[in-house]
Amino acid sequence: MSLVSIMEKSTCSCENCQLRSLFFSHVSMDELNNICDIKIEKQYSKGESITNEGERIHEFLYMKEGLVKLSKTDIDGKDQILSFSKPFDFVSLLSVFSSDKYKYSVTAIEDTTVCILDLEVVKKFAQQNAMFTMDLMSSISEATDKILLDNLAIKRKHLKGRIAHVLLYFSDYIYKKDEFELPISRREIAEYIGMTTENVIRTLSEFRKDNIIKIFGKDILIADKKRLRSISEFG
Amino acid sequence: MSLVSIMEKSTCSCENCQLRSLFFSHVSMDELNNICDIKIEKQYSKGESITNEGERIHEFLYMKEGLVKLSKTDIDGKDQILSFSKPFDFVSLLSVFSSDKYKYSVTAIEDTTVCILDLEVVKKFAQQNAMFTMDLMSSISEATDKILLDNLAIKRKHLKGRIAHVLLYFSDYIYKKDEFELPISRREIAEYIGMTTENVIRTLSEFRKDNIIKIFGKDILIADKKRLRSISEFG
DNA sequence: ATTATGCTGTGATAATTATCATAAACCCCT
DNA sequence: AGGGGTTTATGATAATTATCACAGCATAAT
Repeated sequence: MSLVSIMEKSTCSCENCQLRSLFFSHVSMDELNNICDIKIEKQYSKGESITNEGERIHEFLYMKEGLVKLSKTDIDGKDQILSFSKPFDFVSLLSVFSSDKYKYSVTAIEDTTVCILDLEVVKKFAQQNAMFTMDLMSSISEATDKILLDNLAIKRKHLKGRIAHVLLYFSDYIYKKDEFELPISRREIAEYIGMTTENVIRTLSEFRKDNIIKIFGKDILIADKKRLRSISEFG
Repeated sequence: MSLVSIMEKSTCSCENCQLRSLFFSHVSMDELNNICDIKIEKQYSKGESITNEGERIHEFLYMKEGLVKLSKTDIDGKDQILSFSKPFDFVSLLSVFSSDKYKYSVTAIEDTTVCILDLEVVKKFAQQNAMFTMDLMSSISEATDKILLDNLAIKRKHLKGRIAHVLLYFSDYIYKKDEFELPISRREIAEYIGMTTENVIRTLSEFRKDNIIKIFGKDILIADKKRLRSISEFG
């Protein structure tokens, strides 16, 4: 490795980060460098826990890369999945400014890179830079709205429509491909749509028998998207 | 009416407003007076529409008094109720900073008083006063979190548990009494919990037959709260 | 007053979903 | 390579919820 590349690694590269536009667009270069100097980038492998419900919030974090799930465990130990998030759909921020404890757990469902800032530093910064705070608020608001709308959409559908919804979500929104590897188990789909694991499996099998999808374990190929969309809307 | 009381009416009274603490605690007296001078207080009768899904957002509004429902109409014209809000549980703010159009409708389900500020003025103000913006963000975040948590709680319950949940919500959280007038119809309960109107009615009748509640039209008396709580948790 | 409309209420039946049981396939661990 | 656990899978049956049908009642509109 050349000296140059070592130096590049040790200096901050935030100015080129695609996420800059999200809430750093009204932050000056100097300020950005200050933030950058204290940020830590952390990698999580698929399956690893990023934050845990109930834990104290010390950090402000945002996703740079990857895919995560937001979930909550009820008294019986059963999990409910609130949403999935990719970069630009925010994560940690939900309760960050209204609670001192995480109300949801965040878990990587694909290898994920997270940028970590000390929460107190961010808060102090936010108190001094209103434009930054407004951008942050817009992001939070948009992300939360997305979750609420998605939950409403799922709520008004039956089992088949919900499964179709989830498949289309990953196909259209996350992977932008008709063939993809499901990043979650059938049980997690169930936890997300509020139905039982057996019925998720059964419905997927049914879609397979009807030649709407092909299944190879976790690999899904959507063969008849038109039909799947119609099921998602009316089924 | 004496001259004094007329003057009191014509001058701003925001400094005594109980909502001041919400997001005006870091606003100076001078600034507050400026805001106060431009604010309009508006009354809505039970049933009146406050904002409509799809309409352009021109105003920043917050509830001073009353009770409202947040709802969304789907393609078939069927309504879904997202949440109910009283003062301190925010309302208009949800999409205000991330969209130029309302994503939900807000309707008074009890006589409601709303304070209205021009959105551009509030935005400009927010850009200059970071502490105000942070307080605002906390409020939005808290209110939205409440909605998400409530929706999750409902999602994991069956019909009876959901009805019990709604009754306890109004009894414990809104009216803080065991006897109250339901501010919404059976159909609206159904729209909120995602079940049919018939089943809502049937379940209420069942609760009545089991001496858990008494029903006089819209008036509900919770006779056995312990039992209702147990149904809400486990039923 | 009178129709119209919507809300409340109940029953019978159909559709949907959950539960329980069982088994093969897969992954992890040592 | 061989348990031990989890995931996927399928079937039978039970429980839950929706749909349809109908009726009384209240309220609003004309």
